[in-house]
Amino acid sequence: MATIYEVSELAGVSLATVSRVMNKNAKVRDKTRIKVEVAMKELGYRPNAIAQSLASSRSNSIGILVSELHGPFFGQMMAGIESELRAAGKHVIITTGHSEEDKEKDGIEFLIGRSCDALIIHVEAVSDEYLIELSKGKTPIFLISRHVEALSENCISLDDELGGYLATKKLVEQGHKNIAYISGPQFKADASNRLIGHKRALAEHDIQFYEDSLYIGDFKETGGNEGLKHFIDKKLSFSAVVCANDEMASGAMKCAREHGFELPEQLSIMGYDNIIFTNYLYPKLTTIDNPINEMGHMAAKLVLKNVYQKKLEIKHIFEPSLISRNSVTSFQQ
Amino acid sequence: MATIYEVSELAGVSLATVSRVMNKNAKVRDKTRIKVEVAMKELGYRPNAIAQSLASSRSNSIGILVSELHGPFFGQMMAGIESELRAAGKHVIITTGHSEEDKEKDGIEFLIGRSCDALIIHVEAVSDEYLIELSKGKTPIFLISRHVEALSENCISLDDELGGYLATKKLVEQGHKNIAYISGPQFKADASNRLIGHKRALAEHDIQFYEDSLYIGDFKETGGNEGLKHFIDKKLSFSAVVCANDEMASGAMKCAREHGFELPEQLSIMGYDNIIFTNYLYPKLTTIDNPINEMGHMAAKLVLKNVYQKKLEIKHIFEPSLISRNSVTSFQQ
DNA sequence: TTGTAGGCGTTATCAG
DNA sequence: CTGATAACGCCTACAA
Repeated sequence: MATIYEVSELAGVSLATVSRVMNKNAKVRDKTRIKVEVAMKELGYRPNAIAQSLASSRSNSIGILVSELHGPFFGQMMAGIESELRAAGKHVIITTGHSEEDKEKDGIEFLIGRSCDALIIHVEAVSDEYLIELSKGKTPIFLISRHVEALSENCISLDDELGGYLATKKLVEQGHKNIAYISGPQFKADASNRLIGHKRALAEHDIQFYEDSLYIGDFKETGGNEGLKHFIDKKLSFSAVVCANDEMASGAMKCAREHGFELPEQLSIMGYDNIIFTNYLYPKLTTIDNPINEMGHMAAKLVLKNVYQKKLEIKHIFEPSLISRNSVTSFQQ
Repeated sequence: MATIYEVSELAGVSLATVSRVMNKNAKVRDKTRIKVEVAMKELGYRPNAIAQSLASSRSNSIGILVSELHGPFFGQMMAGIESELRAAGKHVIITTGHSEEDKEKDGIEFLIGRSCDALIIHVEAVSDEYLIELSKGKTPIFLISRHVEALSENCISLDDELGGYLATKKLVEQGHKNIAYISGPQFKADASNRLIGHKRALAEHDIQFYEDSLYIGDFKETGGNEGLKHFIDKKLSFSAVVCANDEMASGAMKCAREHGFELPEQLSIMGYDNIIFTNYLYPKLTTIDNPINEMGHMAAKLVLKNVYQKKLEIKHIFEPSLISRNSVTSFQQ
């Protein structure tokens, strides 16, 4: 690979000049610029990004940490971030945390070690304190889908309490009184906030919340499956179930059908996230829209604004909304 | 951030010694090693990966190029690659090509510019010749889900012709004779190979292939939707449709239901890929299993073997298999 | 086993 | 506007 040095020699100028034409900022006489550009073309020169980073201590790349690489939720999130950033000429370096504290920390350190200009992270296992400490470091950190009060300027999050509220409210308004709830792991903030919203909706309508109608799932299809099976085995009486995410809802739906439920007549099912395939389930899933793709875009804009001085409007908190489809119907005696 | 220089000073040894204890290869007396390790701990030292890369021209990171970040197919693929590589202490840098020639080339150059030790790429728009030329470069290139004869040692691919054959064979065996086919874009090798397999199965059973029963979709839900609608509008008579991937199958399924078809009694639908949510469709989708997650693992092993000298067994060509579920039934008059 | 010194490809600070 | 020259943080012969 040709180096800047060979280019300078061929063009008959100094290293510094070549560097200047690459970075377009400093003034260079047109005539010399052209000499250099011709030389670059002739040698098929491509700057070495690693060397640039080392010398300038900035990499034009931002690190992304997600829990998993698969799954529709993270897919949409990454896609949102990447397309926004790419349009701005930045690149992403993606790694995973698997919702485990050690791995999340490990991933963050890896990203910082690669001298990313900033990090956009989706972390679930790590504590608020750790994040606050981290934010004192040199690398700017931005959180997506998590709200930490002390860092609120660096967060893009969803009002999950509201989402949980809307989900259950809809069911109550349809006449349901016995509503089961399949939650996500409680250490995850989104899961616990959704549950809080659920309880608020119940309370507001004078419906008692029972621990027996709560199952803690894993946010995966299996969790929905097991949750519904749990309720059935316990002979719980319920006409509706809200699942804290769509994957669990699809698991619950499958389990319900296997147990002979007519859907939605004998059981209303509410999801959460509005991931792409909910529209292809049968019946189509009624769910809460989680605009994670837009949030990804916004997180990227936040980086562009704070790290690269672009002028952009930032919205820190997104509001979920109800998507009415066919998996919820009014309570039928 | 502390540098190797500060560590060496604190430990009272030279730069080189510190470097040695980091890289664990050269011999260092236990006593000195411990001095160094203590110093590193005290300073919270973390090596600067960028500087390491520049000096050693190797980065312990491999570049991954996928078409899209979202979508179940790429999710499974990335997850497979990443978990294998991470277990070996390597990291991935992911970027996208969006199935467009320019962007694919751009992504590849970005990755090479970041001095990745190797690339695992899923490219669709770029030509075989380009790839062959690319492989002469310094950075080892490995292809996933694409077979280029001249580069077969560097490919991990699926026998798509066989998959297409199996799909249609199943339908024929169930008594179907009028089989519509919704293909993917023909410039994509997997799409065209699947179609070839389809034709072979037909020919083998003396069934004529008609251009009218072929629709070229986009590999997305919309393509399936539009494809089925196209056939219906054209008043094509058919009892089964094979879709070249599951996303189109789900689109076709939705469209069919909207047009009043009883599934699967009035229309059998065959998918391809066996992506995760096919199991949650109703009826559950009969499809061809594409072991893309395993292929991701294998691609990673190929890198580990060829670039990092691990001893591993490599399987270059994977075979698809039929997954019988409920969306296909025997032909009913 | 340990230390010295040159180099990896750029950027950035000074002079000129 | 352009050219030396010193970083950037680490690796790696080569010496000792």
